[in-house]
Amino acid sequence: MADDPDVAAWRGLLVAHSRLVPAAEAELRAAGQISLSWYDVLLELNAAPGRRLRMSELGERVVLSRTRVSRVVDELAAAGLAERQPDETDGRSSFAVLTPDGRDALRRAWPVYRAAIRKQLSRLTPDQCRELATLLGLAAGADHAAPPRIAAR
Amino acid sequence: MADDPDVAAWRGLLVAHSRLVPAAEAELRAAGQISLSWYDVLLELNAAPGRRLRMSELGERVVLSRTRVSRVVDELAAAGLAERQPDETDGRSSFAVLTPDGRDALRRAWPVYRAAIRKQLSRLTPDQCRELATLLGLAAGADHAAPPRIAAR
DNA sequence: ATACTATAGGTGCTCGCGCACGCACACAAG
DNA sequence: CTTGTGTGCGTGCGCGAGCACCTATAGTAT
Repeated sequence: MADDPDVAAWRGLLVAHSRLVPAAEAELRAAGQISLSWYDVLLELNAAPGRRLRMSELGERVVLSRTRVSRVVDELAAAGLAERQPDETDGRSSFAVLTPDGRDALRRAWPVYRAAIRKQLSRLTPDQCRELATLLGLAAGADHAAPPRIAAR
Repeated sequence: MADDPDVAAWRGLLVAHSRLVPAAEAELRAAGQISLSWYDVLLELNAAPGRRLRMSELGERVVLSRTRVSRVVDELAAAGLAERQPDETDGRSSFAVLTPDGRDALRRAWPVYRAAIRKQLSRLTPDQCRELATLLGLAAGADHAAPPRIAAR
């Protein structure tokens, strides 16, 4: 009843996520580093041209909802790791910009995060990781890319 | 900086989970079926001998925390899909038992859930699903099996 | 210029979730 | 029988997450 390939893969996804992600999160916390959500946002900002991104762009790239992004940026701003910058050409829009402190935090967190990832995936060889990444990327692929709210448009 | 196999697999896991799982959940909801949490619990109960399980056993098998299990069973009981049964040989312990209505709900939800899973994983061939299941199972494997609270024992 | 629609973003509220704690009971030792 | 320790569960509380709603501005047609 429940051992079709799809179902097995599905349960694997659920179980792996529920075990690995909290474990990694706990390691970051234990090391006194920033949370995964913060990290994700800072990372995208750092990778963006000018180290800044509009809120909506940020929301699309990060694993968080737009709502959550707005609040995380608030928190980051309060912590001095990012700041809001109004878009002068579009009054509705505003940017989140990475501050130097934000880059520092990112740099400090990276080795810890990296180590946590390695540890969580230590049962897999690099080749298996590559394979896994490919399959997951494929599964989450293109047309799923942005059905954020409604199925049809 | 971020294209090591581990990291790619990690981000794949995060992204795939954040896209696929809410989508499936939404499909269940749209079809007027029970939630994923409820489904998981009912499924384990159904598979258990006597269609009943101690709360702690349930907590280990399901993707939910023990705390959450306790509350989900409350909800299921309120909905008539399960009931609590005191363990007569151990006054501390109690069972959650599947009711006939619970089995019905499970049977009704299964085709929908199944279809949702298929749809979410439709970009993968059966072989790829098998491969994915293997890798995820391996990654979440044995020694991660139960570090629920404390690392060392 | 005016009015209408679409889009970017923020916020109140609710709900899901788990930790920390407390209670009841089992079990072992004296 | 009494006392101490470990274990199974339930629950108060706080936190994170998202939906619905609202405001402000841009873009467009008349």
